[in-house]
Amino acid sequence: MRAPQVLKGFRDFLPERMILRQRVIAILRETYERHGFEPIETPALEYYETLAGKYGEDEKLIYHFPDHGGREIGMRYDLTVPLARFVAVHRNELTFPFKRYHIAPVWRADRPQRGRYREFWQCDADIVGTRSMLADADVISIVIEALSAINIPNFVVHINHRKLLESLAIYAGVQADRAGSVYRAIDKLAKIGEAGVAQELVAAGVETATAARVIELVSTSGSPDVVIGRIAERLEGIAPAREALDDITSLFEFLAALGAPAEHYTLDLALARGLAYYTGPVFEAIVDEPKMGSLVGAGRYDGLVGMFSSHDIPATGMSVGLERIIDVVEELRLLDVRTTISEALVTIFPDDGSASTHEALRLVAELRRAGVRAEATLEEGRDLGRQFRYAVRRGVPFALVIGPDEVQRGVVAVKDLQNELQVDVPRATVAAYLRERVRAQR
RNA sequence: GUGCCUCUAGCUCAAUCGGUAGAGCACUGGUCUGUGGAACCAGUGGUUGAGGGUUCGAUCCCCUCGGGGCACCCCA
Repeated sequence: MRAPQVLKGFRDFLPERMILRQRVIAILRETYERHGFEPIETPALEYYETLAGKYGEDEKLIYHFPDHGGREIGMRYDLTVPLARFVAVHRNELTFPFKRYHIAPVWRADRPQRGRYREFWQCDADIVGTRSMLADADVISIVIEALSAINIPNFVVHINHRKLLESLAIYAGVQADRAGSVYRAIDKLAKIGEAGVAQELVAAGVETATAARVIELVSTSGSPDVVIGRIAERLEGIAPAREALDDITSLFEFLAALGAPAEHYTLDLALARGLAYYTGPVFEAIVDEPKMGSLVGAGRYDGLVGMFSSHDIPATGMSVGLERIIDVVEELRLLDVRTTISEALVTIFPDDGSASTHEALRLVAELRRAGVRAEATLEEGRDLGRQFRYAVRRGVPFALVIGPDEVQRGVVAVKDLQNELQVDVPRATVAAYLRERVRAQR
C-alpha cells in the first residue's frame, strides 16, 4: 500500500504543536471576552451564491463544487462574509451593536507558501451595527492587546482609510474603474520603492507628474496630526477625503484615550488591503522580523450586511491569522508551553500479584479527583525503568511509585523528573501535595 | 493562475563518470528483576515521491503527475 498523503496546503498537527495552538487560541479568546465579545459559529459550507461576488478578484480562490443534490456549495473563504449572512438571517434575534468573536478554519485554493496554507484558522472579532469610530478603536486595541499577550515583538498596526485611497485616485485623475490598480500600486511602496510605484501608476494611466505627487503624499511620515494636516491641505475639495480624515482623527483620539501604546499603531497612507468589501478604515498588523506578511487584517465594511438584506447595517472588525501567529511564535520561541498534557504517571509496581495494580489505580483515581491530570501505566509487569522512560519521553513532569515498601510505610514516592528529586509523601496527603506542585507548573 | 528550485529510512544527509543504496539521530530490544534522559552492543526500517521514457543497466538523463519551497499575483 502506498503511503497516504494529505492534500497540498493541508496539514496534520501532532500533540506538541496542537498544545501550542490551543494556548494561542486561549489567549485570543480571553482577550476578546475581556472586551465583551461573544462567541458564535457558522457552517463550514455555504451556498456558493452567498460567497460569490463579495471578494473581488479573490473569488477564484473559493473552493466550490456541486453537492449530491446538485446545489452549488462554497467552502467558507473567511469569517466576515458568513457573519454578514448570519446577521442578515438573525437580525431580529440580535441586540446591536452586536459584538461577536469566531475562531474557526477557512479554506482558500491558493498556492501554498510560507505562512500561507489552503486550510487555516482565522480568529475574528467584529462589531456590527454602529458607524462610530469607537468600534474601530475597540477592534484595534484588541489587536494590540492580543499580539502583546502572545509576546509578538515590534508589531505595528498600520491604519489607513478606503476613502482616503479613493480621494487619492481622484487626486491622481484616475477613473473609478481603474482605481484598484492605483491602490495596489501604492500598497507596494515598502516593497518596490518609489520608482517602482511610479512605474506602476503610470501603467495604470496616471500622468508622470501626478504619480510623483501621489507618491510624495503617501510617503509623508510623522505623527498622525502632522500627516493628517498635510493631507487635508492637499486633498481639500475632494469630498471623500473630508469624511476619511474626520474618521481617522477620531480613531487616533480614541486609541490614545484607550491607552494603546503609540509604538504599536501608525497611520500608513500606502496601506490598501485587497478584499473588495472594505469601505472605511482598514488596518493590518505587520511584523518584519520573521517576514510573514500581515498577521492580522481588518477594516470597516458598511455595505456587506446590506448585500444580504434590505437593511444596510454598518460593521467593522478584524481577523487574526492563526497559523502566521503560530509560525512567528515557533520561530521566535515566544511562548513557553508544555509539550504534554499529562502531569503525573502512576507506575504499577511490577510484582506478580494484582495488589500493586489496585494500589496504583486507587491512587490515580484519587489524583484525578483532586484535579491533577494523572494517568497510570497501561501495562502490568513492565519494569520500573521502562515506565520511567515512558514518562520522561513524553515530558510528563512527575512519576509516582507505590510499591510494597511504600504501602507498608504508608507513603508514595513522588519523583520530579525534571530535577531528579524524589520525596516520600504520606499516602493520605499525596493528592493535595501533587496538586500544589502541579499548579505551580501550569 | 504564471515562472523557477527541490524530493534518497520517521528526521538530517551521503553514494566517483549512469553500474539496482549507506551514515548519524530517532525507534525497538539487550547489557540492567525498585527508578528515566549517559555509554556500549544488536535489530527494525527503502520497489531512492508516483508513473512512464531513453539505456545492456537509472537515485543520477528526459516527460507527466504529486508533495515541499521561492518569486510574481494576491492574501491571514
